[in-house]
Amino acid sequence: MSQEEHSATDIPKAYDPKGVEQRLYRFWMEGGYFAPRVDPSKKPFVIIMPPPNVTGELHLGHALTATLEDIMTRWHRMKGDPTLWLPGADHAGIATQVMVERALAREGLTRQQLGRERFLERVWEWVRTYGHAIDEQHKRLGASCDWSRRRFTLDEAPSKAVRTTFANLYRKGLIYRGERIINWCPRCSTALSDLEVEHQEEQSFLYYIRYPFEQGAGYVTVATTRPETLLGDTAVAVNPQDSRYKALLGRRVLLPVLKRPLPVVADEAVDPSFGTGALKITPGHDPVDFEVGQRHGLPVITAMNLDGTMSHEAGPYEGMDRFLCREAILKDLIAEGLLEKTEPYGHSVGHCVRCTVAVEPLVSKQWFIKMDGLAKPAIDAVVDGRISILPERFASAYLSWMENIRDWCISRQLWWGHRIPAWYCLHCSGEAIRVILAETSNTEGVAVTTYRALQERGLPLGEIEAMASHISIGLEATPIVSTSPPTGCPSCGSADLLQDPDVLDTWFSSALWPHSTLGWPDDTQDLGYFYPTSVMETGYDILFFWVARMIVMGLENTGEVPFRHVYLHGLIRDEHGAKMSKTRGNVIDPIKTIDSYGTDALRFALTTGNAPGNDMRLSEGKMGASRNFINKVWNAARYVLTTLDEAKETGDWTAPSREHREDRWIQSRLHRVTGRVHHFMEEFQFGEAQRELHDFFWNEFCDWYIEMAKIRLRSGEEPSPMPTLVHVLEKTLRLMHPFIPFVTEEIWQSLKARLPQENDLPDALMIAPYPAQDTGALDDQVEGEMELLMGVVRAIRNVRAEFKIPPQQPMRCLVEVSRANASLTEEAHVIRSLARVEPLVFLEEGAPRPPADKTVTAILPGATVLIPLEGLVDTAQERQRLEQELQGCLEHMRTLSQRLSNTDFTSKAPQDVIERERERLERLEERRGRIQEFLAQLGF
RNA sequence: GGGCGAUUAGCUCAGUUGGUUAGAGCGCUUGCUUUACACGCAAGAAGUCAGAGGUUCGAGUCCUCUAUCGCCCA
Repeated sequence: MSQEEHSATDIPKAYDPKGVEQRLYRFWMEGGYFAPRVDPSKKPFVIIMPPPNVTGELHLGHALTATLEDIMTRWHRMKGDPTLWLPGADHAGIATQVMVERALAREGLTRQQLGRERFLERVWEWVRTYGHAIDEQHKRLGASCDWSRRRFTLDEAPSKAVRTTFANLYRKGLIYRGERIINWCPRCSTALSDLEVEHQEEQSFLYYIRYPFEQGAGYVTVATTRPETLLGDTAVAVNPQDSRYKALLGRRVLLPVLKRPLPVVADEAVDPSFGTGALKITPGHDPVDFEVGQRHGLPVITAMNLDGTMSHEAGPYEGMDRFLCREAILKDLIAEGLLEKTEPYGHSVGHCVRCTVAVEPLVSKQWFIKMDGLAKPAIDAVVDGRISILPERFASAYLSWMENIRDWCISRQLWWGHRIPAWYCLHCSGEAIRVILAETSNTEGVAVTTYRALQERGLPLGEIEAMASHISIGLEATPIVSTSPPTGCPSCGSADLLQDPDVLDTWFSSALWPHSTLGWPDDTQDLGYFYPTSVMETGYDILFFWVARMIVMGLENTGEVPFRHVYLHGLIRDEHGAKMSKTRGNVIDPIKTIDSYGTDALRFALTTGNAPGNDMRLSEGKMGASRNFINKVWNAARYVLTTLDEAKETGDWTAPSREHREDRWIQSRLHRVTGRVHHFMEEFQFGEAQRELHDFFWNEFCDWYIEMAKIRLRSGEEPSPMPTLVHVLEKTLRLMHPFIPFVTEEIWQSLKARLPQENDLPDALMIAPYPAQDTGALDDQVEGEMELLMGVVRAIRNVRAEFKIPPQQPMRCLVEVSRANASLTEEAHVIRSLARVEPLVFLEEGAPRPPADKTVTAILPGATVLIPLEGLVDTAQERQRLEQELQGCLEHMRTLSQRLSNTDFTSKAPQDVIERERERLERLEERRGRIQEFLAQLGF
């Protein structure tokens, strides 16, 4: 770093982050400080960054994550731990694919027109162009992560981890293909896992529909919220205990509109109190009905296409959109006199978490992971404490989710992602591979054919894929699962293999992230040294999506937990408590915030005054307050630096003397705070740690120590406060650096340039050792002495303000002080200066006082301040004030003496508490005595 | 339906083994160009810690119930 000219006028009055941040980030990068220094003898500190979406823009959630992780990372690095913070990005299957599809749409293209390969080229092109935007934004935040180890989920190494995991689990029988009812997003045109469905309460209707008996007059009425699904009905069910319907069992009813005969079955799952107690059963379109159907061997009819239109099973409604079909069916039911009634009904409807379209439960062939066996070790790891979850309350949420876990649908009908490493032999399984032809493929009205049929027409694989809008692989096909493309079919040797068209859920690769980023399945040096990692820090909203699955897969793949601590932060809301969203227009852009307030201010605002796991509101006001604090730090440093320039000499600032009372005091306070900061950091209470530092810096160092140092410097009094000024500033910069790295580094560099070179300081604050508490510096006595001094100054200032004495006008002041507190007399010049009193006279106990009716009195613990204010004193008012004080004092004494005379208290409370209460009562008694004396002097 | 969280000064929030007369920032009132800082200084006002009950020598903190708001799971 170039040494800059430094004179008072060169340091701007206000901190300007713009001129500082990017320069310092470059300086840190060039220093190579972000990469860990591997030392086999030391235990490393490791955080793997939750990978943001490559398509993503940095939002406040990312900013909070990055700030918290950077705080931990910088703290551990300064503590001397080999520290790795590994960044990365996630390919975000649906989100990215949708984004590129949207770009294609502007050119009038669809991905089907482009074909799989060319489409993927387009996505990669997009990723290469824009995929690093979020990295650059993380750099603006000061993130000290090791960019040389950055990983992308689709990089070769993590992809290999995905294929290996899939193959291992398949081999163990933990991954299977099945035809089950899944959540289908008609807009994204893919299956979703249960977690990707968001339930919303909707006001809708319950429709009562009559199903006539097949034979004889009469009907049974069923209630449903989704009349359009009746087209897929294959039964009507009632509860076997329901006496109303006993006679119905064994009869058949006719499905309205389609006139299909349906059996009436009895099933325990039917709730007799819902609607009429008779339910229509639609196994193809409802998860509960699907299970009922399985129990009774009912056929599954899929009345809907994958795009949300009605299928050929819907008869006259074929091709109609599902919601329009509902209207049409209701109309027809009314016409036939089969709609008995309609009542308003609130129920929850699943929506796609990505695109908010209502999901459709559909029966479909998908890949699943069998979770119950895998969940057990993941439950144990949290129960036995190998993994701790903070705040603790989330551990119970984790456990109850894990204990009731359901199989995970991992296949997605997308192109962008990790393609499933399963192949099918066209020779052995060609009959099972059905090709749904695209409308454009000109196949003379044929919509579905088999792969074998097309092959027999002499079409090559690539061409068939291009013709297909969808390839459906029957469950009878035998998958060949392999981590690399197989060369031939293991049973027939044919090289004609078709890879499964689906890709894996993005969260599948995310689940491997803590070990796949470090090189697993290869036995790399990084994996051996950095795994298991130390902390997983992320928002509580992805505890199940991600954290839980990482624990499962980490244990399955490596036999070890992926991390020791899970630290979950809350969500950031706007100042009214609303979630930030683009549609609401209340999104705060972190980069814009950095532009106007500075990175340090944003970081401070995000992480101060907030408890772990709690949601927080962010407002302009909070950001402004943080900026003010940063500026305060800047200006205190500005003062120290300019006086350092003038002083020419620093003295021994590394180990300053504690000869002077003020120096002894601030050093004691510094180490008190240092201890507390350590404690809070270890407990992940970053907000509290920062509050300690904020309060110490502003309320003690700035408001008192610097102000007192000015007096000494002006008078030339020895010893000079310079060494302590520099020492405390330097230590505080170190303490604050993990939180507000830019301003502290900038000041520290200027400070370093002014200090003698022989001190052998490191090149950067960010690699300087974090201060440790020196208990030898703690000094209760001096802290008490300074309390008294500050109390006296405050009391005098208060009198001045109350009586509206102009600040410049000197006041006479007498201070009566007990012999035990005689040290106060040595601070006379400080009181004179800070309270602007002249002359200041100390009275010994018992010495004659000025006339009480012409004096204002402030009675403090340890001292009494008397300010003669001839002509200004209203004795009645003075009396009232003293009376009030006396009342407060007596009341407090009452509670204390009651407590102390209670034998339960004295026998059960700890000794130090009793002792403290006793001393407190003594002090109050003494104080009461003084108040009464003054009242007596006023003639009462 | 089950679970979790919040409820503390006008506003936003701290308060982690129960132990001073409960703290901060913003806002408010009053005064101030005190040569580090008006993004500041000094002084001040402001709280039945949601309500009710309980445990305890002692409860903002632990337990039970209630109310309001929010979240998660089904």
